[in-house]
Amino acid sequence: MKISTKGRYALRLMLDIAEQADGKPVSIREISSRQNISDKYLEQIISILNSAGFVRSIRGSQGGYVLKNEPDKYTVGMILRLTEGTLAPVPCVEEDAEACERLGECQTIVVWRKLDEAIRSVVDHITLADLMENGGDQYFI
Amino acid sequence: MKISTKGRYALRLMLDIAEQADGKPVSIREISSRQNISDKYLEQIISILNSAGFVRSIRGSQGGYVLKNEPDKYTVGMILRLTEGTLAPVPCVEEDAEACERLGECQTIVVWRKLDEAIRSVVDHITLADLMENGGDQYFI
DNA sequence: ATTATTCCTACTTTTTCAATAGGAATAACA
DNA sequence: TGTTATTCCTATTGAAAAAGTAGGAATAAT
Repeated sequence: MKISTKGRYALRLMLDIAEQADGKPVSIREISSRQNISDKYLEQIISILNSAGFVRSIRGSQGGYVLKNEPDKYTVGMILRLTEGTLAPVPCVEEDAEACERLGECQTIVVWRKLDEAIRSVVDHITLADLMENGGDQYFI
Repeated sequence: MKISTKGRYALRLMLDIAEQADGKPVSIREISSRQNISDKYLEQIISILNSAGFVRSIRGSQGGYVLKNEPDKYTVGMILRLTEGTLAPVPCVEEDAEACERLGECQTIVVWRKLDEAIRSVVDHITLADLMENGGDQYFI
């Protein structure tokens, strides 16, 4: 029941890029040294963010990444689901779950549904902007 | 970010025992055939519940397990934490977490704290009694 | 004695996690 | 035009966790 490093790094990655507000692309090198994360691992993670269109890449020298949209357009849930996969606490409450044949007799499903709902209600209501140093309406806290 | 089968089976195990209200001990065999779970695996899981004092075991023929306390004394959280370990979504919000040296600069901690709180508020407020067929105050739904 | 059970420990297999590695393609800049 | 800094792509590795499987000893009812 843990968010993996992949998801956590992705969030830090996005946040780091979001905060370079001067519009200059941010390179993996910069991020990895700022965040103390293996650059080769970050490369893989950002490529996921890139092919999903969350960031735009600029290749070659002086290249790097910039956010595709404004920070308030990215929820924590979007970023975690993209990198981690579903955040459902059990397979049977996943978005596209195949019908469980125990459903009629299942007494625990209510727990998983409530848990799923609780998780959603957190991650889908916090945006990158909320997490930025001087950004976001701080109402969510 | 999944509850493992171990925790899920433990919950079903406890619930199954709770529902044999006639006071007769329930054997692993019975449970495994009723719940369609490997009996050898269940054995291991129930031994955890047993040494934690959640159930009482009766050895020998006609033996089995009974709950130590009333169903409303067991929250889902107690059972999951015992079998799964902590339910904290990241290491740094665990009960006995060693101080993270990034804490001062960490911008994501607020997400994990809120997530942790959301998870707790679900699992710590549902008891076995709530999940039983004719048991529990149904208010929690 | 026989049988049904718990108890205990070790082993195995599969999957996931968390990187690491190496080199090709691209573009800025001197 | 060559050098350098970057992204891009794919494969491999090592460690740990998850999910069981296996075998037999101890215990107690009948």
